[in-house]
Amino acid sequence: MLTIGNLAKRTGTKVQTIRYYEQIGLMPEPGRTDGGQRRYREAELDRLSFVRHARQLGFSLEAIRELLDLSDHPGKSCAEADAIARRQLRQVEQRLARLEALRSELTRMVHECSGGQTADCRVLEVLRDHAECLTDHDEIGA
Amino acid sequence: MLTIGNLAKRTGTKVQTIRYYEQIGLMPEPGRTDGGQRRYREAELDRLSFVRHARQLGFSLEAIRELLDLSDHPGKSCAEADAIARRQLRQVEQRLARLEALRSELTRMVHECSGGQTADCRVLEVLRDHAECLTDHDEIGA
DNA sequence: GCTTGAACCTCAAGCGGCCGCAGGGTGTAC
DNA sequence: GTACACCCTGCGGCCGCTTGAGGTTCAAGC
Repeated sequence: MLTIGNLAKRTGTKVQTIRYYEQIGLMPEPGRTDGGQRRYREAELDRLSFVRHARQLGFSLEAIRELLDLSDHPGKSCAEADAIARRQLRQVEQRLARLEALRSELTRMVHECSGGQTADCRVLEVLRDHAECLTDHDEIGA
Repeated sequence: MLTIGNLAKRTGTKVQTIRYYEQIGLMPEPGRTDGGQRRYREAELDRLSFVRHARQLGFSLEAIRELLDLSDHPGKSCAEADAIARRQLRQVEQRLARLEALRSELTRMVHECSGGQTADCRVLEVLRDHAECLTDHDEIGA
């Protein structure tokens, strides 16, 4: 029987985050001591590990909810889980492309800065110069 | 004299976002018509373009506030702006590294999925298998 | 058995960076 | 003069947590 603090340590999660997951129904309500403190078992450790791992892979909580649901129903087709992963992969690739563009622009800015006064700072100049804008008006991939 | 809607169009910003920037003091309070509608000039268009461009490069609003302040004082040393940009570059590089790791793991997951039932789905298996966790417990770079 | 102090509890609000809606007023073209 | 697109304020919502206040419980040491 794990306390919430131990569960937190073993999964690299904050205590509050675990309670948050319970609140939004991602983690089940655990057993309690007479005094009302939560106590967890291995099954819950596994579930939380699943969630954390998926979060690290960039899945949204909604996607994780779907994945957990699939995982809870082993008879279902794998296609859905696969689709979620593929969707996620596409997103990651888009973000990567975006970030690479950012890196090159930032690198250029930083390297061209001569270190004088702000009046001729290349960093500020690039930001000011509308013509050098990234071409589209997308949101940032961050 | 631009209406807020035109300013929005010319900078690829939502009207509400411009009002939000004004509210948090990133954009100055503009002039108003007798009826109370905002009217903008070129200077404000430039400032907003600067902000949007910096946002596209992933700078936080706080960083942008500093950059704007530097830009408003052309006599100051450029070093600070340079430092902000370098910080941003480091962050971008960290995210890139993180995302690249995610991509390879997701790619592996997707390639290994055999298309059967969820019981033998690699996607879910990888997420379940604690031993395959990314080594650290960092937050995701997203 | 008693005391300490770390860990737990609930509830609520806050963060960044906006977006969207309701319910109304304005500006301009015909 | 009227239609209708646009503007206004204010507030609540989004995600994925985090922080804080104010109080209770548990386990170890004496």
